[in-house]
Amino acid sequence: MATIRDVARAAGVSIATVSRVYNNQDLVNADTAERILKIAAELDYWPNPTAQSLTTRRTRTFGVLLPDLFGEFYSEVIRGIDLAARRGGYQILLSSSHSNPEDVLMASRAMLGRIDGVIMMAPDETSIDTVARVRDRVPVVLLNPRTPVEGCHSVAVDNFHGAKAAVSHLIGLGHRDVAMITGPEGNGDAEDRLRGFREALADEGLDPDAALVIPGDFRETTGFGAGEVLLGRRPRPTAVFAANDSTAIGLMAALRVAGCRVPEDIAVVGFDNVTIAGYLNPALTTVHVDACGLGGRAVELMMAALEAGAQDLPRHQVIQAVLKVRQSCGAQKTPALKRHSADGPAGDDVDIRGETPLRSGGDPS
Amino acid sequence: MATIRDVARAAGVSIATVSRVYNNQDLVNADTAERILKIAAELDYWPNPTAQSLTTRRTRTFGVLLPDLFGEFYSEVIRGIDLAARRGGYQILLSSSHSNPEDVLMASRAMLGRIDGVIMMAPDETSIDTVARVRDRVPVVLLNPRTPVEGCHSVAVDNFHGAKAAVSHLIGLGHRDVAMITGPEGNGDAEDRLRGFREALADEGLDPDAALVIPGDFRETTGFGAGEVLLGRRPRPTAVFAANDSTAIGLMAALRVAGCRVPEDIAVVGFDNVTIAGYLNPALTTVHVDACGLGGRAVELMMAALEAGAQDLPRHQVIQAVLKVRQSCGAQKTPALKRHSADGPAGDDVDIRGETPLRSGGDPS
DNA sequence: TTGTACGCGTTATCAT
DNA sequence: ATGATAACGCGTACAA
Repeated sequence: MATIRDVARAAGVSIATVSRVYNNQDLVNADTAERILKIAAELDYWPNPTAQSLTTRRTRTFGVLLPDLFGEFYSEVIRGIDLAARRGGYQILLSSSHSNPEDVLMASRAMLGRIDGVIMMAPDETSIDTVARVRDRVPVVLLNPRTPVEGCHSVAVDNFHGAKAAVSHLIGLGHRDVAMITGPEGNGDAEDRLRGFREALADEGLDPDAALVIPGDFRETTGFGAGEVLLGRRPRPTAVFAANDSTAIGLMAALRVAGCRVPEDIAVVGFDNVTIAGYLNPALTTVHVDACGLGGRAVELMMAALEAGAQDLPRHQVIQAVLKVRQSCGAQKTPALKRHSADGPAGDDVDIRGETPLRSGGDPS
Repeated sequence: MATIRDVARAAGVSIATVSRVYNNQDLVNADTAERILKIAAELDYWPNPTAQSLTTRRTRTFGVLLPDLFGEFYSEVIRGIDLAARRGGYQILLSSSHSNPEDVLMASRAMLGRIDGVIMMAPDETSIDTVARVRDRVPVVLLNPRTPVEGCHSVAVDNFHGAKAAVSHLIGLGHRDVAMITGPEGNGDAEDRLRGFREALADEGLDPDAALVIPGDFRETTGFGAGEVLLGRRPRPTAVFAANDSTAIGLMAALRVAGCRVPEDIAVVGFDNVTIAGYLNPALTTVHVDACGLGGRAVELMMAALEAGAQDLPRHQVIQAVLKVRQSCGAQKTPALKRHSADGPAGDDVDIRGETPLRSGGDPS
């Protein structure tokens, strides 16, 4: 409750001097500074950030707008943002679960004035217009934008090539009838993964239009349902590319219930590389996405933008999605062709869990 | 960039009138109000929340302090907080990954002045002192506090009884040699679950001190390592209670690698009921924790506290943790005793995924 | 090195 | 119903 005035009075100085102690420490006599600091501590004085922001026009806070918070992906993104933000001395104002453009606009509005910038993953139908409105006021960093917005920075996961690598790998193993379970309709990430799927097929001379594509929504339960659909299909695909790991997990459960073995009867590949992927039975082959790094990069771009001020020009970064081969895709079905080497470093190990086990060296992945 | 003054000038009224339009709509002439609103829209004026807070002394924001963001539990807590906060018209200032009391104090300090209250899950060694410092300024709601702090509200998951129910269930199935893999040392939740484990054993006439207790840290990799330790033990326990689902998942992977069947050779029970628990092979018996609800409750307490103001007296809520029986614990090993019914409604179905599958009715749990 | 005084954008109090 | 003006707590020219 103590204000700068209380401290000034108690120390017998002006508020300007107290203020200087906190801002330009060197502009004030060392002794006085020390005395003031001591008195401030006694009074449990702490500068009021709200008042500071009013004059400095900086909040050292940025807003984070997410469409959802469900699942490991989003939580990792936030973790990355939080970590990087704190390192840079910034706070984060979080708001999620925005399913439509109005939500996004309202949430941004509520934030405007308390933040120096916004990091947002816009729900897919969000109009460029809405985003532009926000961008006119503060720097905006877009996460996985489906379409770039002029004047906005962006960080995106390379869903397309990640998906393509996964499907190419399946084809390289000899599969000719590969199905896909998609993500939610209208979701940009999901669409890019579908595009990667189709292009991988086309590149191998297979017909994308002939491939079985089952609609999904990124959730386990849908993967499970898709599994049932898949099993009724004749001829039955020998491999499935799931739009994300949750879907793959649901799918594998359905296959297991039906007595269908993975990867012997059907190969499965997911996307995301969630923490438990390596602990599943069979361990899940998937495409690793560094969600935490995605958030961290966004923060770095934001801080750079804040630093640059007016003469700041938009930067766009892409985060690679790397295939992580485990057991669920099985091994070669036919003798190796030149295809095999084409996978390149895709199969390389991405160390997900940076720590060694507490008591033992075991790790199944 | 337009301020209240710009709008006032353009509308030919005083700033007081403009202000009233946004606060006491009814105190101003309907026509003028409409005119002002129109001009405000043209100027893209939006009240500056920072300035508002300075005079009103309310920010409509509360701080959320979490020790970590890793894993589904925390992300669900945040989701619950976010949902409830937005419903109440509040914003949330998030800060996590605080491993020690100094971190917590610093983070709170940085928040003070921008928030109306703090919801925090203090890392375990955090001194009551630190929390009290914050509480002296703003209402505090503690999440799963290991010890209650005077003057603070709290919401806690009943880890103790949840754990006890899980272990009692195992004993009821005929297991006499039950091991446990604990959570991180010093973690309150983990300790309560250990206490529940021990009391369940004692209640059944088994010796808690004779039971195998392997240290863990809530992560898959440790569960995996613990599995290896467990398998070397003679006599080998016939059941294991893992302090959380991640640990159980790591454990099951280790058992699988070693050719040990679950539940036939070793029964496994986890804690948390993460989304994928029902999709594992075998489906994981675990204790359901409504993390999202935990966060929501905290917000409700906070809003009530804010409402009550000075004459606000601390409330403490407990959230039940309910046993969710699936396959990993197996069925009865010996003929049913009276124990069986003692599980009561614990085995009742807690519907985790509130939605029905998109295309098909399947669900493995 | 320190003090004075203004401004940040708003709400609230008192007039009118 | 509306206007003038003093807070709110702080940073910062400018002056001393």
